Amino acid sequence: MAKRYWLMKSEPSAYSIEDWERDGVTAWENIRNYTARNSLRDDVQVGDGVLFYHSSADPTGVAGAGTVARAGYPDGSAQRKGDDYFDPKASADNPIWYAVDIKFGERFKNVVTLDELKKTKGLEEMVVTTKKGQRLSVQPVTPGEFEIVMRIGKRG
DNA sequence: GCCAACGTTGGC
DNA sequence: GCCAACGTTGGC
Repeated sequence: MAKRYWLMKSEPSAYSIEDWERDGVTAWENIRNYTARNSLRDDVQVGDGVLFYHSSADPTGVAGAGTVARAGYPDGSAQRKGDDYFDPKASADNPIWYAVDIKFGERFKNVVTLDELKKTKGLEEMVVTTKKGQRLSVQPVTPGEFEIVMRIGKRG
């Protein structure tokens, strides 16, 4: 399978790029959306590129990047009674929800803001800049889009 | 299976 | 806090 690229969103008040930098590898869990779940379960593979996006932040945008360290596995939080993300329908036989592990790569000196993404040529079709699908917490990114965002991020 | 009501996300 | 854009739920 060719390497793919993803954009994963987090509210920095819940989990920020600083947290990721400190943790190195973190479990990307608590995703409770079927479209995103399907990506995590079926498509995200070890070595894939990850753009880390801060939502509901100031500024909002891509804060850094990394790679997938572990492909989809059952999200334990769905099966833990009392967990905020507990789902009574989830079980060992039928986990329903999936997680992946992601490995920190770099933190951009300056966040590549959503505003900048929208203005950048070549990113017109990037999911996060379009109305359709913009809310998805795990989004596919094309190799070209990934490269452009990385270039802007490295430029600082 | 349709569709209205309701809930959530997230930019602004 | 508002609201657009969905996703989910549940009555029928």
